[in-house]
Amino acid sequence: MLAVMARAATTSDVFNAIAEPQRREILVLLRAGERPVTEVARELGLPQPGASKHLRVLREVGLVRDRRAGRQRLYGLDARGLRPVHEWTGGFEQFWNESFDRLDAYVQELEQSRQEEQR
Amino acid sequence: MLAVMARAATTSDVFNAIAEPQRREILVLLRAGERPVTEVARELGLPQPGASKHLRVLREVGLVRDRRAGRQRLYGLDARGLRPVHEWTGGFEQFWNESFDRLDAYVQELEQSRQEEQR
DNA sequence: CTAACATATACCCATATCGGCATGCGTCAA
DNA sequence: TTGACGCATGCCGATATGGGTATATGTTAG
Repeated sequence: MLAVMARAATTSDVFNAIAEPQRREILVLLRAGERPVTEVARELGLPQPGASKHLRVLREVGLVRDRRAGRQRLYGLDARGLRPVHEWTGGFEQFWNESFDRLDAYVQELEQSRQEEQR
Repeated sequence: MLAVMARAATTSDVFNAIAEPQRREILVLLRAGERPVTEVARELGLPQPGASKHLRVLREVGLVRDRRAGRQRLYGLDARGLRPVHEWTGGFEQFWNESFDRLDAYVQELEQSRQEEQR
C-alpha cells in the first residue's frame, strides 16, 4: 500500500475523535451514565446510524466502551483517553495567562502604529 | 448555498485545528518564542508552503498571531484558545480516575463470562 | 421458528483536508 | 529599478469524512 495518506485517520487519534462536535456531545451525555445507541440518538436528535458511527469512532480510540445487555448494547464512558489532551493543553497554561499581557502589548502596538499612520 | 457540510470547517474550530499533529507541533515549537515561517518549516522538517498553510489555520482560529518584521513574518503563540479545550477535557477529570475502577470491574466481568462459556 | 426489535454496515454523495508543486506578491538591498 | 528573498496562494490529486437511506446481522420474545 503506497497509500498517500491525505490526513491522519480520525479513528486512531483522540484529538481527531473529539474534533467532531457531536462526538463531544456524546461524551458529555455519557457522563450521566451508560446508554444504548437508540437513547444516545434520541437524546441528541441524531439518526440511529449516525449515532452508531460516531460511537464506533469513539470506541476505536478507546473513549467509549460497550457492553451487551440483552439485545441492547450499552455504551459507557472511558475518559482516560482524554487525559493526554488535558495534559497537552495544560502545557500551555502559563502561556494563556501571559498571552493576555502580550496581547495587550500587541494591541497597543497596533494602536500606536495606527496613530502614526494618521499623522 | 445548500451546501451539505460534510464536516465542521477546520478553520473555525480550535478542536479541529489541534487535531492535526503537525499543527500541534507548531504550537509546541512556538512556546519557545516567535519564529518566521521558514524557521518553523526548517525546525519541523516541513516544506515551506505546508508550514504556511498550517500557520494560516492556526491564525484563523486565533491560536497564533503574526507580526511583520521586515520581509519576514513572525508567528507567535496565542494560547488563550487552548483554554476551553483544557477546561472541556477537565470536565472529565473525575471520570478518568473513576474509569480505572470501572474498567477493572469490566475486565472482571469479561473474565467471568468467559469462564462461564467454557463450562 | 419467526416476527419484532436494536444495532451495525454498506453505499453513495458532497465536501473538506493534506501534501506537493508552481507561481504570485510584497519588501528590502544593491 | 531590479533581483533576491520570504511567504502566501492557487491548483491538482488522493483520500478521509459526515450524513442519509437501505439493508444486513444478531438477539430476544412469543
